[in-house]
Amino acid sequence: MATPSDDFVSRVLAVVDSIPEGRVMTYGGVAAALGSRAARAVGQVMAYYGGDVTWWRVVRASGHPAVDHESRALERFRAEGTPLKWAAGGTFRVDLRAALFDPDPDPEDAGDAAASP
DNA sequence: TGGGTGACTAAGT
DNA sequence: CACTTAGCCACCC
Repeated sequence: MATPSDDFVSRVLAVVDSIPEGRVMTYGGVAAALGSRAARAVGQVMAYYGGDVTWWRVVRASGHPAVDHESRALERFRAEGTPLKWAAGGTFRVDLRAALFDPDPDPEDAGDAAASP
């Protein structure tokens, strides 16, 4: 099979694969980890390789999973124990406040804003 | 070489 | 809180 531009694609897959269970990352966050803002390009990679990566651990900046994939993501989130926030009507979204994973957290700065609710 | 698209984001209504 | 508009980047034909 093809060896599509393994530069950008390979890095995206590596970051997604580095997300631990019960945690999620935003498309922009993955792109930022690569030094780019191509959140859309990340989505393209997921669309093509989503069958071999934990795509459900990658969500939008709002905490919603990829459109038309929420049902699949929900099963994974429930199985992985990812913290979710439920809204009336049955719609849900990932609690980024608790589930957002950062591959390179800054030890500096007393960021209690995300540690003391 | 150029143009169009998309599993997105941020800001405004 | 939900929907709409404009902007950006990488990939495909």
